[in-house]
Amino acid sequence: METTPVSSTLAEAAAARLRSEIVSGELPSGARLAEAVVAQRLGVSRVPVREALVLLEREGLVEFTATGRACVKALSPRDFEEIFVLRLALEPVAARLAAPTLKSDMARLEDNLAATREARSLREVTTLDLEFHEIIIAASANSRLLRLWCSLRSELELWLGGLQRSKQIQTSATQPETVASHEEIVRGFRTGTPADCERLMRRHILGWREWLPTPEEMEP
Amino acid sequence: METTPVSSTLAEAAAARLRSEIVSGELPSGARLAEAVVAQRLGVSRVPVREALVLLEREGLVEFTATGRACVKALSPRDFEEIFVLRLALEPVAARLAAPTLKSDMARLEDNLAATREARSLREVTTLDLEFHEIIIAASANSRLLRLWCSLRSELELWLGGLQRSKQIQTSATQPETVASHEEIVRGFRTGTPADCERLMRRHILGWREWLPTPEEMEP
DNA sequence: TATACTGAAACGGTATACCGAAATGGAGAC
DNA sequence: GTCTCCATTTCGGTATACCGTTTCAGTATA
Repeated sequence: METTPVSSTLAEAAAARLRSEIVSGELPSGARLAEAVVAQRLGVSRVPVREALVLLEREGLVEFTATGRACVKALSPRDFEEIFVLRLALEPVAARLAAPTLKSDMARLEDNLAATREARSLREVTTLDLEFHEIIIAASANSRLLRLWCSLRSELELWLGGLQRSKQIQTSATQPETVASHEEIVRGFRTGTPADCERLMRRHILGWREWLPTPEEMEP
Repeated sequence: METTPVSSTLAEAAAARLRSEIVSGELPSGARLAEAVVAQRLGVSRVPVREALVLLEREGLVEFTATGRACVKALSPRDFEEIFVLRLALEPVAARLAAPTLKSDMARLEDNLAATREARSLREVTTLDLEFHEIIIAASANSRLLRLWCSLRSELELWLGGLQRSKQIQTSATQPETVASHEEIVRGFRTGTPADCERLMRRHILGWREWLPTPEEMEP
């Protein structure tokens, strides 16, 4: 859950740094990522950079041209829809599987909810929202699902970051909705059945999809 | 769908070859994959081998020890359950999304079904079954889903290969079941609604889970 | 002015070399 | 005989070097 900036290998460190620069918008969509340039900027050689780029490509943040050139991926509304479909298919199931585990240990979920109530910036709300979902997915105890989520989360951060920068969503609208919806889900874990949790998560994600615009274009 | 043994880069070629050796059982679970050894065997240097190993790790066929040593992953019944959960969550949705597309172009699906009817070996049935599912997933037009499937498929091939080698499933039992179930699904695409297809696929995967044993142990 | 050509620079793919850490096997002590 | 410890070897992480290809700018030509 932690952002683990600590990495044993230079490649992971480079990937972490590039990931952060991409989702934060420092590296805008479409930016070229020449191995030598990135290597020099990060103060390492090309090999770990190369590995980092491969990692980020699998994560969906980087894409390679036909000739092997890497650049920051530009997410389209179509990409967003793909991610939405996967979330809708997976997260309700994750909630159901996580229900027994979470019922007996809701501390992290409640901490997250409390923090979300007091969040003041859109950035905070977004981060806490993603963490909320990650807690549930991690509790579903499916390593493949968690790995997939980490990839989707990066792409979501990239997408949502773009929306924020272009001022297409506001804190005032999303924060109360998020809190209310999360409260409902926490209540579900506390008093409901696994099937209830599944239903609530499904509704939550469908609702989340509704709040968000799907602009035909967004600029960094 | 094709096994694309052609690769532009040595790393991909090495990954393809290693993948084939792993799922075929030539490289048994737990086998050490020392970079230098693999590199010499494949006639390339360590760099592409290294990249191939990272790729295969993401694919779930290779795992790294804490000290960075690579070895062929040993799938456990627990891993199999994780894969099952993901298939059950994703493939019915894929079938629903693929329904409109497939209704107007069922050639590949029917070819596959015909081939499955005439399959004689368990290996053939397994391969055709996985291809059947891949056709549907590809038709759902979700690139992330397809990528995930490719990874799950590799792991399934590894798992099923292990079962075959230890003679824990027989052609006689699985082939008629597979054909019948696939026929039903094809009928669903032809005459049913997308929701019907989703239901049928869900039943198919639940049934598939039932046929298979989940041994506590299997040996290469 | 627009377009085709050409040569230099940039870039990615790969091989090799070096280094530090980890694993392994054998010698010595108990 | 067994356990421990140390030295040798193996191995992975990283940097650097080389080569073929792709880009791109500058120039010449229609």
